[in-house]
Amino acid sequence: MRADAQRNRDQIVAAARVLFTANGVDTPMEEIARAAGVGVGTLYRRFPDRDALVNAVSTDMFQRLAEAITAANASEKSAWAVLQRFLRSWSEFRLGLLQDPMCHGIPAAIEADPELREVRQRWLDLFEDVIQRAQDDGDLRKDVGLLEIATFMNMFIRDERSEVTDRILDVMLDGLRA
Amino acid sequence: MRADAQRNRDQIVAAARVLFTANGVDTPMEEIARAAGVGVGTLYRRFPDRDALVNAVSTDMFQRLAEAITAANASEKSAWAVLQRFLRSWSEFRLGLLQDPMCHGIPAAIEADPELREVRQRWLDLFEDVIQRAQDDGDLRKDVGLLEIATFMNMFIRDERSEVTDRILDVMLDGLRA
Amino acid sequence: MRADAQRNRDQIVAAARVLFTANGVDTPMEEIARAAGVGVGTLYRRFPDRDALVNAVSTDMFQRLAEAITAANASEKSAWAVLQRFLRSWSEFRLGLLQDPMCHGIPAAIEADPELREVRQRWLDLFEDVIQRAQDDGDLRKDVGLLEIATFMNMFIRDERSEVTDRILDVMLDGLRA
Amino acid sequence: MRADAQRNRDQIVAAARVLFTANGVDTPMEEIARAAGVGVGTLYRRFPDRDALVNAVSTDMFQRLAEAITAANASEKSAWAVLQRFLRSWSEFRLGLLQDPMCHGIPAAIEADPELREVRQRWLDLFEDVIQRAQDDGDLRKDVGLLEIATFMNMFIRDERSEVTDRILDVMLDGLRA
DNA sequence: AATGAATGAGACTTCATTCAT
DNA sequence: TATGAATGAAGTCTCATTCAT
Repeated sequence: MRADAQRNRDQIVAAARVLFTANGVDTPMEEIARAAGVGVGTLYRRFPDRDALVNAVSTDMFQRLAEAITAANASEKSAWAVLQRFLRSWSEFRLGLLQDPMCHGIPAAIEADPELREVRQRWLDLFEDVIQRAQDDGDLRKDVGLLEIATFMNMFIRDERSEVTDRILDVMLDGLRA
Repeated sequence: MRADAQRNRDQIVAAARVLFTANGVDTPMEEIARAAGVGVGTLYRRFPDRDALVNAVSTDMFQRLAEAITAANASEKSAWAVLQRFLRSWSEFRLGLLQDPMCHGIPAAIEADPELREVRQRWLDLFEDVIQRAQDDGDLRKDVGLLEIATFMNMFIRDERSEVTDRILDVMLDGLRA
Repeated sequence: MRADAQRNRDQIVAAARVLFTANGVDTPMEEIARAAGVGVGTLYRRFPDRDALVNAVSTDMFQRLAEAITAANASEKSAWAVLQRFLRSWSEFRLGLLQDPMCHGIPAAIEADPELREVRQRWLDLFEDVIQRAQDDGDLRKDVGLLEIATFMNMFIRDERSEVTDRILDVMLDGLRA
Repeated sequence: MRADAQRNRDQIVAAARVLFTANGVDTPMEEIARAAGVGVGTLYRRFPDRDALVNAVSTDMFQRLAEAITAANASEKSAWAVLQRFLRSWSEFRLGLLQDPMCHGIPAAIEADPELREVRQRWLDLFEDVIQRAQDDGDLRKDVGLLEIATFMNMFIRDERSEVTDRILDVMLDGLRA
């Protein structure tokens, strides 16, 4: 891919990530294009329809989440500390998982996009591992799992970040403690 | 207001509540009218624009929430038990507070609609009272307040109800415990 | 249907018939709406998409063709005379059969629209009957049938009418003579 | 012109001829470029706009038609036999004369393109000559001329070739007989 | 007062054409 | 020179809102 095309692609995904998180996946394509500094046509050349763009943003997000866990694994000792740090990173990133692609079954969109599927799976594996270890250590309550935590984060992330939401995350972490 | 007009109004609000909660506040007006068994014209006669309808649904919801607290107050002994029951009722009602009308400041829409303002205030007073009492009893942690709890419920309510979401509410309640 | 709605519907179909015949079935919907003196929205309320409009125009055309045969049957003695008169009427009406709906198999669109299907069948029956009789009388050559004649008329009709096209029809009629 | 440039040009015209005949002159330029194995840029370097490409394809077609007459002249004895053979060749070539460039007056496009004009004129002369001779021989009816025959072929050619269309051509030839 | 028809602005998408690489 | 990326105008369709019946 040509250098300028790649740069445009990146700008489009970045703009879409911000706008999708802020205003929902229904944000007008024209607005996304404008925010990315390109014409609509360019956007559509790269992403044939809205779903393709949503998938690209999701892929990007899963990648960032996987990186966040990896980073936390490297710097924290206990699994519980990793989990805490990861969830706080997640909160800071405002990485809303569009259309709940991981919580409520596996939609066709994910099946159809191998790259999305793979990066999502990599993140799930890392996440599952942390949860398992934290439960084995007796730090994380045993009646919750990836599904509960991810679902919570997903609803949580949709609100603007504020002191209030930070406190909610604290409460949730206390509740999760075994 | 004539009896049939009142019946129409009620049906419209009921239909809107269901559809707003299920499909978001962007649900086409025509669809709401159809679900209510009336023509669009009738809907617009009653509610000059979408905001007016949203306000009416919000008013209805605040009323139900106030009733839920009142009922819990009547049947539970401790404030903490009232709070628990109330939050579970809220979860059962799926009463999403559209457009966060109560959590993030006081939007102009609420100011402009005296009835909405009043019923919202009545509910806030009841809620604040329960929280205060639960904290006085030493049952509810002191670093959270109405804002945190309502914000959480509001994000929480947007997801379909399921075993997973029920468990999330449990975790949150444990986290809230002093 | 309300009187004004019916009038609009008729105007839309009439405008579409003219424009489809002149400029093809790709004529912009907006242009059709303008020619009919209505807004695009009205057009789309009546006909959910282009195909629906094409079907309506086709239905209208088949109806007119059936009437033309019926009229010719009433005023002419021999089947051959009926055929001649019918083909000349067809030429005068400029009733292009959009998308060849009757010549090349039976497209799904026709199957899916009972009214279109029925009116088309009625016309086919009348037409087949004339052809059969003309052949029995020894006036029409036996190596052609409805398919050939309709296919010819269909390609023929797409051109503007002129002295040249009139002469072409004469030649074809001579060629059809047994 | 460099050899590879010439090869590109030829491939583009060939691809356009096929696609124009199959899908109409509205075929997307990108599709034509792809079929020709070049980029759109190359296509536009050779042909500044769609009209230029249409003209080039038309030129190519007139050339082929002229060759077809010349070949028929060489192998058939009577002018009528030449005419028959030529019309059947035309039918086999599927050489639709795009945009009726020769039948309905002389559009500006032809005037503006000397090469197109010349090759078209050469073909017209050959064609006119055959017609004249066939009429002189008493084989071709005298109330038709080049205009009628070309117009017919032009409408005829737009349909897919099939047994049905072959039969239509037979009928027309019989009709043309004096 | 109720209905549903009409309007037109705006969102989505395609593609002819231009232009940077 | 060849490529294919970018642009934006134009067409399709939807829906909030108004208004005739």
